[in-house]
Amino acid sequence: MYTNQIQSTDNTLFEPRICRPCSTTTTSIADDFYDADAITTITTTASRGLWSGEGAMTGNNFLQIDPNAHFNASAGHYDDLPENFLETVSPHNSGQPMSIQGQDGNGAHLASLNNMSVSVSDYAMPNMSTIGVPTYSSALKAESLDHLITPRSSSHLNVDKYSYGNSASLLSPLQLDGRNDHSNLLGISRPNGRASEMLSSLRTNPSYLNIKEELTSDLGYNNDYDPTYLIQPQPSQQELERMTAATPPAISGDLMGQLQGNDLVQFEVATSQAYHSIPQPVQPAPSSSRKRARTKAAQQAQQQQQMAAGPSSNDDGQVLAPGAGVPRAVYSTSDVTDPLNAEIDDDIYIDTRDLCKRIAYELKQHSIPQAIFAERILCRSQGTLSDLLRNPKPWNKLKSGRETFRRMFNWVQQPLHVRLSILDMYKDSSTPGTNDIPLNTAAVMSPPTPAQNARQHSRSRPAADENGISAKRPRLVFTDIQKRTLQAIFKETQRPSREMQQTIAEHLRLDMSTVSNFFMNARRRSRNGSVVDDEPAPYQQVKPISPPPQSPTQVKPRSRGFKTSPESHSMPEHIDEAVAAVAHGASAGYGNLNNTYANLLEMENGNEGQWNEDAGAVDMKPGSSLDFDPSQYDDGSPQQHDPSQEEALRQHLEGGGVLGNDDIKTEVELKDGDSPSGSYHSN
DNA sequence: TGTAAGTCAATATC
DNA sequence: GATATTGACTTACA
Repeated sequence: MYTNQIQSTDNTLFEPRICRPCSTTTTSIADDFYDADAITTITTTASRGLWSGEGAMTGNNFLQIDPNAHFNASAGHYDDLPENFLETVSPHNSGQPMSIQGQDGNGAHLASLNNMSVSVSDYAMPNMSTIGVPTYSSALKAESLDHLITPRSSSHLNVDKYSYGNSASLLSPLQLDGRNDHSNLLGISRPNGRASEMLSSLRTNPSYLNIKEELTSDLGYNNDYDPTYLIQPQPSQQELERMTAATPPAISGDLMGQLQGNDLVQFEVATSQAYHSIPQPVQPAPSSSRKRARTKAAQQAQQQQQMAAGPSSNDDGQVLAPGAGVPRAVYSTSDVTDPLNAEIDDDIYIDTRDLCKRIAYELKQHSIPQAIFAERILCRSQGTLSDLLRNPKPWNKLKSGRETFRRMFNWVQQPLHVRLSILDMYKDSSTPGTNDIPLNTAAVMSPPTPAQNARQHSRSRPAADENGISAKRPRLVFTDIQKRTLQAIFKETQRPSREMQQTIAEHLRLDMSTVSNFFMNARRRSRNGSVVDDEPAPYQQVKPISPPPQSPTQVKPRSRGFKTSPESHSMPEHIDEAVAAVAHGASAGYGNLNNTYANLLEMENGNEGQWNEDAGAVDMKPGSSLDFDPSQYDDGSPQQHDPSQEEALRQHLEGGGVLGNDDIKTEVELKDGDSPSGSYHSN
């Protein structure tokens, strides 16, 4: 797709980073390319496609680049934002007009969005009433939240308590909004209504009123907006107590064991009562655009409720045997009764970058380890969270990955003490002996763990051998030379043909699948590194994410590129040039690429300081590094399949070139302690 | 069938 | 100990 020339206005072909004569037909796009200033001089088609490598720059696109444009190597990377970046973002920045350079060229601008004007339609809520969850407020650990909760006689906002700028009392966008627009106290306009409604529906125990008041204030709106909330008769104290006491254990076997005989029967009945006692949020007729999604969500919710309620009674109202349908309130990423799964409309656009900054700040601010947050809130692993926070994909580019960001968003929308309490209440439920969480609370909001993640369930696990020892395949770690060779090739050919991969695999003594995986991962991760801001669709409203009150703890920018071993730091920057020159001179076949191998091998064997002249390299500079950043070179182009080049490569690699097959093998084998086969770390 | 996307989880690094 | 990196797996889709 990106087999394009990039041409400056003075007809000089634009080349990535390296300044040298340009005579190529294929140009990689460096991250330099994404400088904000420069990009404005580039046709919008290009900017749109750079994200995913899809769609843009197809055909004969020529990018007109202002020769005076400054290409900042660091400008395009999210991690390379200036340290005070967030300080430049006002709480409402996200709602400011956004310049859109659409492919249609209309340059549409999003209207400035008042935070509180976002989507009245958010009131629409799938039938996500909760079941067996009448005791949410008990989850608010009083001992830890006393400092946050003080009795008040009105439900008005306590604007001082969560004043913006106090690091210990972060305002969610809702809170900010509530301060700015007191109409929200009437619930006139309220973002993310569904998640909040779900939360509010959980507050139905004896402390309901107090807690509800606090939460209402904290959220910056008043749940009383819902008429049915007022009209619905509240459970009596007695009923509430019974509901609370009888909240299904639902989760663990040991909890189940605490209930005997009649208790279970009573609990079943109480569950049903509790369910019917919970005020159900109003469900306005969904708009046509979202009808399908809502209907589906409602169906899921209904199914969830039925599952949760279980066959507690048959059609005759007969109570079934205990265990026949024990409600399970185990939330997962697909649990529509989980407030964190609250749906987000299609017409809402979430700035994932802001969201991630906010999340990162929250984690730092409250000393929440990534692993805890990832597992308890997102149902993901720590590594996944880390990666997402550092390399968030734009909302509109996300597919199923939206789920994770949605949970982040819904979590951050909650008031501080709710956010923390969710984490707290999740905390100890899986730790024997430390479970100080009320039984019913644990039952209601038991932590969704990655183990509950459907994906992981389906992930095949190597069977244990006869000795019970897991036959888990150790993880391959590329040797330095393998990695560097692959990186060098990737720089030039993001999509080597299958034949080429086969050749590479043979010469590096790797599995074909390993080579394939490498290029697959490299392409994906290079795209991550070349992120440009996404643009909301015209019909989408930007959901503002309030930035942290202070500049967040800076994430030390790191290269998104491949990690290089200390050894590889002896590689000179010039290898970039040299290798690039090899590929760009590929019109004569892959002889120069062959030199890339040769040079890599030579350097592996201590012949630093020399560079194959054919590759156009210069003297080595010890200490310089090969900081390979695939993002600079990914152009999203399709598999580069040039039979003549591949044949040339093959011939060179297989003995016809400067460095024959045997040569490579010999050289590799001579590399002490660096088997070309890679190494497997035993566990 | 190949690729992209999303992710896990082992491992490396801070 | 917490976070970042990364090889490989699963799923969805064209």
